[in-house]
Amino acid sequence: MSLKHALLGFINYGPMTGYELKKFFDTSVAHFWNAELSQIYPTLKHMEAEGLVEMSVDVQEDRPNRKVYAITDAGRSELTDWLAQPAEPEQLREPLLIKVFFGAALPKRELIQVLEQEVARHQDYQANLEHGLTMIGRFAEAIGLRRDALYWGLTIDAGLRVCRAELEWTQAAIHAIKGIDDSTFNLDPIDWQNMNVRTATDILDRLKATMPGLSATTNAPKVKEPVG
Amino acid sequence: MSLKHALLGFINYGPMTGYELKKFFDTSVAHFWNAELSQIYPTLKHMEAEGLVEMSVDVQEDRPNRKVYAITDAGRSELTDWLAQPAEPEQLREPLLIKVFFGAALPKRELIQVLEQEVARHQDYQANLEHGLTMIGRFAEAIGLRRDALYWGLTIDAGLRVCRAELEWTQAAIHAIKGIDDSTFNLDPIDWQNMNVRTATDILDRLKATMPGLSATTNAPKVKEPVG
DNA sequence: AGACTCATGTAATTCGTTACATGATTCC
DNA sequence: GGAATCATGTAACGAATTACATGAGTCT
Repeated sequence: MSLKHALLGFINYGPMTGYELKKFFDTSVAHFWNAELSQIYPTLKHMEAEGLVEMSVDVQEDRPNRKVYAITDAGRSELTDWLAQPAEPEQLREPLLIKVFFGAALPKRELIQVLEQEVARHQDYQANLEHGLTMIGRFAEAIGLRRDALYWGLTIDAGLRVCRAELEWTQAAIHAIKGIDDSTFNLDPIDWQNMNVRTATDILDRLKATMPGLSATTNAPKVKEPVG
Repeated sequence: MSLKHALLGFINYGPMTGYELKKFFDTSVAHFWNAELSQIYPTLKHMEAEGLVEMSVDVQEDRPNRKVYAITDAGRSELTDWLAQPAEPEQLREPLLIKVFFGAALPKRELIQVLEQEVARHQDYQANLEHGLTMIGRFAEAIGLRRDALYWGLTIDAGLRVCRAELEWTQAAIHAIKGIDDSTFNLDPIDWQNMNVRTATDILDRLKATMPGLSATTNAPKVKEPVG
């Protein structure tokens, strides 16, 4: 769980309520992190129990009371320790790529339709990010934290570069798929009965035989660490 | 849950066991999808109950029996229906970017160290993907599915482009951070007491006032759909 | 009148990982 | 002799989403 650390990062700017934290998430890191209130509230409670933050009730009339969380010394060192550690690799699970991977099971035009929707989504998203990048300067002026603004800008730049790369890939993929001469391939479901390969085990065996270095493509192997 | 659909995609090539499915995952889509056996087995059972696959026991001596799953007509149409639907946007949760976002809380060189580790990781990963791309041709020849190989290659190309974009960003970010003239910024923890902004609510209010279009940067607004 | 903001939460459920359990066989 | 392969799972835990619940005030 590193929602904890993201929350700490914000609370480190100053005392806040869960409700406010949600807003900061949505207005600043929405492009690479999402958090629901129903997850934020219990996490804050848990962090309080751990001694990373301190809660004080801000009594209000006409409105529900606010629970304001402030960072403690323990929280600050937890935050900086975590920041200095190497980043956990984000886990990737990309439904779009799975669809393309199995794209041969689908008529060409249907797959292309899926990809074209993706182009539209990415163009919107790119426009949003570009807008955000021009905003961030003003943002920083409003708050008076220019050093922080540089770092914020970098995260938007990261989003932009990846978004552009994905957009270019999607367009190239559409082009490549359109370029396939269907006549040289069969569009029907694969006829396993008449193929020279019949079982999954056969395929895996052939892969092993023809591609000795295959495992290099897979995830990093687990290396035993010497104990003691 | 779309592990189900990824499994269906593989079973659509031919009947397989859970154990074999795991191997296919690891040797082909490992760069954008991971699946554990402990998740695959129950999911297969569930799919059988849904009628998407049929199980038959392959009795063996000396080894545990194999449970071979074959796709049904219902399974095939479930798969193609899913493939033709627009892709669910992958949700992003990138610990590295959170670290950069809060980078101002850390001494410059420590943040740069984190980024440099990221460069190394990406270079390894890029090499793996490039290797995979050259392999895929042979892969396809071994199985005799050239049309499928095109799609498989596209997914690796996607990984490569994104990986390169991230790598370039990381290097640019290191450069940018190194270029900061520290003397113009304070490196100490932010002194909120002496700043003209004190509370989170103040910041949010200022943001609203100075940046009316801010919401455009946030996640797609939920659009009410007219009910029927 | 209806929707949105403020402000808190709980409960149910899904999705996924890690750890645990078993046991013969085969490769180095 | 030790590790890896083959082949199945269960149990416990963690992370996160969705739905449910409340209720006054404000904006259109």
